[in-house]
Amino acid sequence: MRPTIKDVAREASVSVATVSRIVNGLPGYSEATRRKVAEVIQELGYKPNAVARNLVNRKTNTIGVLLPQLSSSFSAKLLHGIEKVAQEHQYSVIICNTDSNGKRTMDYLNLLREKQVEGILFASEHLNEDYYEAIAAMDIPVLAVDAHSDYETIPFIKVNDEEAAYAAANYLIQKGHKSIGMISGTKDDPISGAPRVKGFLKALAEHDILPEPNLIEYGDFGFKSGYEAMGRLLKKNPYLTAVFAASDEMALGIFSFCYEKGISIPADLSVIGYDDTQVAEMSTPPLTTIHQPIEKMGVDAAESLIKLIKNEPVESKYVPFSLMERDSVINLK
Amino acid sequence: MRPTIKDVAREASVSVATVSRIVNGLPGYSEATRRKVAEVIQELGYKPNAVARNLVNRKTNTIGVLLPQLSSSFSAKLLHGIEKVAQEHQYSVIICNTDSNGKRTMDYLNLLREKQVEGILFASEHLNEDYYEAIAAMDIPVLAVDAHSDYETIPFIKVNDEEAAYAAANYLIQKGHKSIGMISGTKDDPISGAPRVKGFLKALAEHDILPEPNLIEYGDFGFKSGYEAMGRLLKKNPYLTAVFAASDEMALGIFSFCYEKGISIPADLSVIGYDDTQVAEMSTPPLTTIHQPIEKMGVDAAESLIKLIKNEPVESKYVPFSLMERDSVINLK
DNA sequence: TTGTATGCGTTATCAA
DNA sequence: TTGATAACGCATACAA
Repeated sequence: MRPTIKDVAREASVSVATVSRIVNGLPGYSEATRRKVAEVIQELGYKPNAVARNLVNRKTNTIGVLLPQLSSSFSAKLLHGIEKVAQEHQYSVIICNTDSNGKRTMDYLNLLREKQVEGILFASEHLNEDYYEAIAAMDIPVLAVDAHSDYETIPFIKVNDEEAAYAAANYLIQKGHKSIGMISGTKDDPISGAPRVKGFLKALAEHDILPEPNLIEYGDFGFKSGYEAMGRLLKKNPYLTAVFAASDEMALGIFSFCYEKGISIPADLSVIGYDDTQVAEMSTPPLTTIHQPIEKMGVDAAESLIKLIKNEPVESKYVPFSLMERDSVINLK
Repeated sequence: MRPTIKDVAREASVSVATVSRIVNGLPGYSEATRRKVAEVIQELGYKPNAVARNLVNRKTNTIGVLLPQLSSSFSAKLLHGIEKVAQEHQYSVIICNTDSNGKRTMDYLNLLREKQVEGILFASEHLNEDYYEAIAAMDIPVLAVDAHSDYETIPFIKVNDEEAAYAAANYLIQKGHKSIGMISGTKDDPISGAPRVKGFLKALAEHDILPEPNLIEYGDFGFKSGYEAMGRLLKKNPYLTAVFAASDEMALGIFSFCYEKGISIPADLSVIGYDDTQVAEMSTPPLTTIHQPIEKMGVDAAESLIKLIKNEPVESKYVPFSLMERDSVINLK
């Protein structure tokens, strides 16, 4: 059995109240008893029980993070930023992989509430009405990160996907490309799907490039799907000079496809990605891509959540993206 | 204020004991009161407080995971496996980024103990004597994953680095390579550093290839360091036909270096990596590498830890690696 | 400077 | 089938 505060009190011949004061650095005891108690604590190897403490303080110093998956380097970076800030503020973080599964998400939401976490980060997934209602009912600060929220009470932190996609397409156009294809992520993904397509189309339209429907193929953000989508895209549009991929992984799928077919990047085809995950700088050639400040988003999100916990106001915000120029796009002019 | 079991009891005109029984599905009440209580619970939106529950049950259903960093896809995959199993067993997981920092590790160890986690996974870091003593003192199951432990009470789960490195070098030799360099990770890393060098050297020795000291350069497992080490390695050994990198990232650093210098892989130089992280299959050419079953290690680790928690015996074990043949090594014969 | 007593929200024992 | 009530380990108001 682990020693409790009572054991310490008995052993040191003082009351538990005194021990508690000493442990918590509160005033109200002589130096002599302090020394004595400290000695006993040391001797017994006493450590306060945070569960009991949390119960009386009604504070757990922990937050929960809901993620649709945690095997990607995107999740890892986001978590890294979150954990860092949490640690600085003495918060623990519980990770919850929802697998994009509605039931699991709900279950986790309930679990986190029961565990009395003080706040929840809802990452990379669409915050639908069901979730919103569950969240609203549990009366606990929630913040969406790398995700959009339509609700006043749930602020979000993300990059503006439409603008970023617009910037990517525009970049290609500025480099003289006119025949540009796109490999989008999941078609009906309201976060990273539709908005990026919209931005892409907007850039084309503004430069009077006819947006043929064949110019867009859909994948699932993953490497393999990029490879496959590229096959379909090129079949329908053999004269493409550039492609915008909605994720770096899909962009590398394009690389892989082209490598096999003997299509040289960027000489024969220019490619621009999205995310700027680790793989982007490591590819050959290095991938020009939209840089998302992933870790910083994690940092911002955690900081904002902690503000929310302290009842300080927090506003939704778009974090700035940037275009990371590397070597996968050629200038046609 | 959130409703407590007392509120439910009062509102339903029963005792808290009855509510507790109903909530926990224990026997001891009529169907009528069950219905009534369920109704009130629904109405009030009552959820049991896990903190209070944990206090009386002396069980938190929580484990902690200590990692030296969590921004890589390696950590992400490991976590993925861990979380999956934890979730299946109704355990929550708290993540702790130690940043390879001794003090932080100690602090986290203490925190986890205070939070009464039921077990700890110690990942990817050398379990030194200081840690061991702290762990031994806190009397809680600990298991090392992707790390070695010399202690009977702390089992480990990892791949046999020496054997895997031996297999990598041997593969190169079988393919007819005689002039083989290595880019190792951190020199004094007792887990992924020295053992891999040893395995490499052993393969060379067994085939009567003189292990010149210049044949090994050191990096830090990261992309950039691989790039740089490759520069040094090639300067000292211009006639290398193959290189073994102790991590995929460093292997890609080699790719990058060769791409710039116009050295073609695998035509001019063969490269074999280590880890088989996501980037390996996404590179051009796809990287031949030592496959570590990272996610499975996470799964095994979590399952073993839970066994440990249940006081079931657990043995240390090496998980099998495999050699993933892709296109970065050429057959010289 | 110190101790007593109460409560935090549960579970579980015991009696009814 | 039910209800008091004593823990669980701690913090704190209040009394001394």
